[in-house]
Parts: sequence; structure tokens; C-alpha cells
Amino acid sequence: MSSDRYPFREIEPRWQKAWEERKQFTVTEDASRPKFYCLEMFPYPSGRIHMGHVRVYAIGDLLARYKWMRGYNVLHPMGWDAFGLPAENAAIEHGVHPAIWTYENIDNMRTQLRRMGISYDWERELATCDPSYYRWEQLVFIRMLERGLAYRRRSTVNWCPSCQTVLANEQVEDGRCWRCDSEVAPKELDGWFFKITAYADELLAWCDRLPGWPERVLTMQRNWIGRSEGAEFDLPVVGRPDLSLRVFTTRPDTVFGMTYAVLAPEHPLVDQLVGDARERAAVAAFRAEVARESEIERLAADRPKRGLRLSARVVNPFSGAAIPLFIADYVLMGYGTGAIMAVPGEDQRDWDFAKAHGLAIVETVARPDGWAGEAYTGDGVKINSGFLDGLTIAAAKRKAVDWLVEHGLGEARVNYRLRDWGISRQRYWGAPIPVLYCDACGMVPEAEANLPVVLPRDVQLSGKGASPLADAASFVNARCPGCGGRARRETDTMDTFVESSWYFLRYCSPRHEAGMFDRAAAEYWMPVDQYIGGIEHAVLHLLYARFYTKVLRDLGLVRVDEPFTALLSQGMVIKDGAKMSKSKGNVVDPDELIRTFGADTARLFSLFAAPPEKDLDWNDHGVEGASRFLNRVWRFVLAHLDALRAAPGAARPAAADGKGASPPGPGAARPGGADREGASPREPGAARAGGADREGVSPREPGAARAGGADREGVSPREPGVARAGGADGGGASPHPSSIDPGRAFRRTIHETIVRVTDDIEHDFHFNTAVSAVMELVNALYAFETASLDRVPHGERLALLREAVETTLLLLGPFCPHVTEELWAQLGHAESLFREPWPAADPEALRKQEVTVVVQVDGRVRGRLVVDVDAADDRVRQLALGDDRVRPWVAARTVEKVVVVPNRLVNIVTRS
RNA sequence: GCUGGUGUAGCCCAAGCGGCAGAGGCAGCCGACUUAAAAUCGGCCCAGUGGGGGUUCGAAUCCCUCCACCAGCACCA
Repeated sequence: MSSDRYPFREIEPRWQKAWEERKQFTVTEDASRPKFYCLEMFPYPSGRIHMGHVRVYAIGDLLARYKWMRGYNVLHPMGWDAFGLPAENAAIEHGVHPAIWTYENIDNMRTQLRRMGISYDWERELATCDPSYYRWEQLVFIRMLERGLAYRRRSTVNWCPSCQTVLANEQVEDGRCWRCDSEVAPKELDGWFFKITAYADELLAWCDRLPGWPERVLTMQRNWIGRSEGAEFDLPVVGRPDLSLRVFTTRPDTVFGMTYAVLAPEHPLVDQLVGDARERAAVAAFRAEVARESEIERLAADRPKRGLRLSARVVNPFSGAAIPLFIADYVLMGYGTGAIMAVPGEDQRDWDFAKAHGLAIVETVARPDGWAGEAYTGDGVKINSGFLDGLTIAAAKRKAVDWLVEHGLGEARVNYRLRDWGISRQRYWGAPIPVLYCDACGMVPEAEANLPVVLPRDVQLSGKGASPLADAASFVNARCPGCGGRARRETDTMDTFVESSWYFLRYCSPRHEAGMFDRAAAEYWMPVDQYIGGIEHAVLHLLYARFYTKVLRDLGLVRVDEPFTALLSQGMVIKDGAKMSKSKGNVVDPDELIRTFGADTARLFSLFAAPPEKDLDWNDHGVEGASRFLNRVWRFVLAHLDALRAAPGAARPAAADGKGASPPGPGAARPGGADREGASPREPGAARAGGADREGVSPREPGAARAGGADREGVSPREPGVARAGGADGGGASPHPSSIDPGRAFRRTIHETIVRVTDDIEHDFHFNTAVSAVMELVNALYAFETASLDRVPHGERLALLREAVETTLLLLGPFCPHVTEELWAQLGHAESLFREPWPAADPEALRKQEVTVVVQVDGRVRGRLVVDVDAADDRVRQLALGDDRVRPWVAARTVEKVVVVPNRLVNIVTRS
């Protein structure tokens, strides 16, 4: 079997070497050309690439090469997200130093990636564990510290007992560690935070200004930021003029329905509210009970709400009523003020709690007729609400807030679910936090001249307890940059998501030594035009990177507001119904795949099997199909090589008889601009393919692409398909002979394929349908080769074959670069395929002379007509009614109406 | 529970505006080639679009409703 395959084992390494030696994908800023920054999320160097990598890098390379062919100056870099726990765990298990382990893995993975033949500018490769990289984020850390954007505080953190470190909120999934799946425990700890909440509003607002992002990612980010508008106000404590309780609500209109109030169990005010020792003990017991619950138990839905009534009471400032006060587990200290006003009439949680504790329920919104539910959260008119009665909810909210402000009790307030980003990690293999603690000066940032604070090599990694750096005396003991006295270094390292928050900027000038990046280079390349990566980073990396970019902007380092203009979130690679994993035993090894089928096949199947945003169901038979297709292309070219080489180039018409239409204007030749059907044109190309990149990427000379001279158009206008239409007898299945000559029909297929592939790539990233379009073209190529032998003049035939083959190679190039580059060269081209312009469709070739129109009777297909394009409706109607196959269905009935859809169908509506 | 997505042939997937349910691939079947098989070339079979209702001359597509699966969020006041 393999002996029949084209020689990919020889071709692929050869072209990889050639591209590298020519530095074909090495780029520099070039103001004269439009730029395109194509970026795939860089990998963690785990040691081996997996199919997910193959998929994402195949997508990225397709876009990068496509943009090259469209005339862009393409930045397409690759590097390594090289800090992280696996390196440290490997060190603990096998005694290998994390640095050695990491760099060996990088070498392996680089070799593997190179075998895929991706158009990276390898000269820009970087690894985030290199001090020349992380020194810049240390500098930025200091700047953030100066501006209060980085700060240290004690807090309850998410502690992963297995990873022995803290996790940010974003890194906890269902109460478990995102990396190792261990149950996360709360822990009181000092740690460093980035003040991402200061950017909550901007991060949220820009979610509406990122049209190139998938809606589901934006939804997840909006969700995560969790903005809610409401009011905050004080509830006086009965008999305690010194005390009041501040609550947050999104429903200030419902204050008259507040029949009790609730504090989070750990609320600091609780201690001051307890009356006697007995109550103190009860509170302590209740708190202990709540604390015992694990995070996972607390998250379980529909748990009964537990609470403890305190002896203290508070006043509803609106109604003046004294109401009960509780502590309860359903109120969280971490959100709002940690205290709520309870409105059981309009809040289901409060309703549940009120029922369980026999508390009053007051309705403050009129229910719709027939309402049978419990708490009512819908729209309606205010009732039982004093001065708010009769208002709508929205109006009542405003009036209630005004009232609070007037009486000095509270104000309007916005709350976020988003918390500050905890970046301290109690681990070794990360970027040191450039801060020292001096007995005299307190906490001081490292002096800029002393950066980078280099991670020491000689550290004992036991995997237990606190930061490994704490035991490295040579690291910890240092000089205070302020007073020169003794100081201790911070021993936490930064979350590795900090490195990945700006690597796309470093790629712009990866060897820049005077700063984080060269400003001019960043201004040229940024923002990333197309970012590609897995959906799993929807709120992790992608939110952090957006935040960090805005911080850098506000530090005056970069101009862009957002790092990624467009985002493509590719789906997972699935096999046998499950995500590929070692434990499931359904892993496909890319190396082996490439050895067996070649990189082009691996890439082609990855792109063909599913649209990129969907999960890809891996299928070994499908891979063989992809391989078979490439063999088919290979065989055709090789079998006809001499003829193709001798053929009049596609660029020079063979049977040119001078009658060919004059070259259309360049605008008309734009791939997207040409209309497929020749029917009424769509919105002129604006949002279509051509529109996206009109920066002077000139398409190939359209006129030059004409091959055949035989032009039937000008000849006398035929009588529209009357004779043909009535010719065949019987059912609508019988084929109608086309009057169009095979050469012209084939040429239209070629150019329709150009339009389809271009559209699929440009608009929807529907690479799978783009591939199928090329497969169709190749099928047509085989068919034309045999069928045209005695029906098309020799010269025209050869020119068409060559045009078809070259178009196939050009269209397929970004999908399968090696085999296409090789065949391109075999055809006699000296220049690389990827320096060729992307093919442009010739509108002349796309023009249709006649179309098949379906004839329906009462919605069922009863016949077909071949008529001239844009034939008059009346004429088509007459032809349809007169059609032999249609008449029997109409004969015994009365024609009520005839619907004619130009160039598509006729529907004859009848009644008996 | 809320939000988003998906549901089309044995399987993976197509069908911009409502207009012939099928482009492509896989699997299967039949020919051709072959001593034979593989490979190759050519051809064929297969669903009425998750269920129900509605709008329409016409619905995979629009509306209502229900179901299944996937993902995200979830005592967030």
C-alpha cells in the first residue's frame, strides 16, 4: 500500500530545508506592504506534540501561507511557554533539573514541529524561562507596583494540595485544580495580586468591540467579569446607634419587601452583634459547620439553605420596621458587602429561606394573572411599596436610589464577580517576583539596574511545603536596593500566565535588548490579526492577555487597546467519542502519523474532517482518504508531466483567436467580487472576500488567465432550450444534454473553485468545504482529461489541463505545502509556489449562458428546463406549462398560480 | 436553574436570501484493469433534516413548543 504513495518521505524534508535556507518566511517590518500577524497559542514544552497541536498549527499555517500569497508581509512566529509545574514535578520524580528537562523537551518538540513544515520565522523563537525574556515582566511588575496595579495582601486563596501552590480563581474549575484535578482547599496566605478589577469595566466594554471573536468566548468573558448594577446602603442595628450594616442589592425597588437581612457567616460585624456567651457558642458552631463544607459541596445545586438567627435586629429604613437578622451559608463574604437585604417575594433564594424559617413574605410587584410561582422576578407594577407604588421596576429603582442618597443612607453601586488576579505561586520554576523585604525599609522593589532577578540553578526540590526558593540562601539573602542593608528576597514566583500575557509583543522584536520590545516594531506588527487556540483559554489566558496589554498601554509602552483583533477557537480532537488521552488509550501520535502518511496528509485531514471551531472526530480511514487524494493529484501531474510542461502556459492563451473579451477591470476579477451565478450581483464585494484586504494586493492579471479562445457567446443567440427541454421523455431524472462546450464548462469549474475556496477561507474559516471544492476540481480534472480527448481542440485542451492543475496546486498550497511546492517545481516553475499570487477568478469564465430551472407542481419536482440565464419570467412560465413531463400533473387540475424564481425554479400551484 | 451551541445518509460533514435535501470524504456494493489480490479508474445504493405544531406556492433554513447531547456559568444578592 505504502509503496503506491507519492514519495513524501523524500519531498517533505527537502522542501523544509529549502524554505529554511532561503529564509523564505523570515520577515522584517516593511511599511510598503500590508502586514498580517498570524499567531497560534504557543505550547507548553511537554516533550511531544499531540494531535491538538497538529490541528491548531495546520490552521495557522494555512492562514499564514494564504496571506503570503495574497501579498501580505506575514509575521508567523513560534516559541515556548516554558515555565510551569510539569518541569518541576519531573525534577522531583526523576532528579532532572527543570531547566534541562525543559530545554530537552523544546528541542524535541521543535524537531517535531519542523517536520510539519510550518512557515514559521524560526529566528524569532523564544522561551519564556530565559532571563532575557522574563526580566521585562519583572520591570513591568515594578511599574505596576508603583501604580498600585500590583499589591500584596493576606487573603483566603485557592490552595491546590497536590501542586502545592495557590491558584487564581480562573484556574479553579468546579472546585478542582485546572491542571491536576485535585480538590482545592481554602487557605489564608500572603500573596501578590494584579489589580485586574481596575480594568473590569474596560474589559467588559471591549467585549462589544471585538467582532472578530467568537460570541461564545465573549459571552464567557462577560459572564466571568459579572458586572451588576444596584445600590449599597446601611441598615441601622436596633438599639445600637454605633452600628449599621451595609448591604448590596440589584433590586433597590424591592426594599419595601425586605422582611429580614442576612450576613455571611464570616462577616466581621457578627462578633459585635452577638449578645451573650450562648449565642457566641452557637455562632461558632454554625461557622464551624459551614467551614467544614468543601468547595465542591458548597457548589452543589439545590442544597437547603442553612442559617442561624441572631438576637440583634436591624431596621428597614424604608418601612421603618425592625426585622430579623440571620447569618446564613447562602450569603458569601466575597461578593458585594457580604450582607444582603432579603426580599423573599422577589428572590427565590430568599423565598426558600423564608419558608424554611417561617419568615414574612411581602409582594412588591403585581403578579400577572394566573401566576402560580413562588418568588416573582418578572416585570410589573410596584405594590405594597409606599412612595414607589404604581411605578415600573426601572422607575422604582431610580427613585429608591434617589431616596437613599437624599437621606444619606446609600448610593448607586456597581459590583463585579471578577476578583483581582492572584499571581503568587509557591513554586520554583517560574519568574521571580522582583521584590525584597528589608528590616529598615520594609518591602522594596529590586533596583532596575539589578534586573533580571535570575532564578538560581542550585535549588533543592522536595515537592513539599513552601516555596523552594526560601531554602536557597544565596538567593534569599540579598542587599536592600534602598539602604544597602540586609534584605530577604521574595520567594514566590509569578503565575506562568504572566509570561503568556505578552509573548505576542516580544515576538515583534524578540532580540531587543533595550526593553520589552522595540516600539516601532510593535507598532508595525500589533495587534495580532488572527489568533488561534483552544477554547479552554476563553477566560484564562485570553482575559489575562487583554488585561496585561491594557496595562502596558497605560504604562505608555504600546498603543493598542486590545492584543487580538480576531480569534479562532478550534475544537478538540476526539477519537472514539472521547478526548484523546493516554488513560483512554485513544491517542494518535503525530510523529507516527507523519512517518506513515506524511505531514501534508496529516494536515489535510486535520483541516478537512471538520470545520475548525467544531470538535474533530479522528478517523483512521479518513486519514487514508486524505492520503489517497494527494496521491491522486500527484499521479495526475506526473502522468501528464511532459504534456503539461509543453502546454501553453496558463498565462498564455493557446487557441487565442483574438476574439476573447477584453480583460475586465481589476475590481471585477476579485475572487469574492465575481458573482457565482451570474445572476443579480450581491452587495458589491464590500464585506466579501475581496473587501477584506484591498490594500493594493494586486490580483493576477485576469485577462492573462484566459485559456480557450473558443467563445460561443458572441455567436447567434440560440433559441432558449425549447427543443431540449421537451426532448427527453419520462421522469425528471433523465439528464439534459448541455449545449455548453466541455472546455468552457470545465473552465468555469476551475474558476468557480477559486471563488469557493477563497470565500471559504476568508469568511467562515470553512477549510473543510474548501478542501472538498478542490477535490471536486480534481474529480472534474480526471473526467475532463478522458472526456475531452476528441471534443476539445488539442491546444485548448492542454492549456485547460495546465490551468486546472496549476490552479489546484495554488489553491491547495496552504493546506499541503510540500507536495504542492514539489509539483509546482516539476511543472517547471523556478519560483516558489508561495511567492505566487493567489489565483483570481476570471468573471468571464464564471459567466453562465444557461441554467437548469426546476419545474414543480404543487411543490413537487416534476421536470426541468434548460433556459438562457435571465430568461424572461413569462417565457419560462410558458415553457414550464408546456413541458411534456409537467403537463400530465397539471392536466386534470386548474392552475391557480405560477411562481417563477428567476434562474432557479417554477412552481405551478393547482387545485382540483 | 441560566446562557450559548449542536441535532441532516451506516459514519465525518455540505446545503449566504426560504427555492431540486447532497458538495466532499469514509464505509458498503457493482463493474473495468489483474493469473489473483492490492492499488487504481468508472459507476451505484443509502436520509426527507431530533419530535410535534404554525407561517408560506414552497421550510433543514422563519416562528412556537417539546426532546436529546455538548459547553460555559451558577446560592453573585
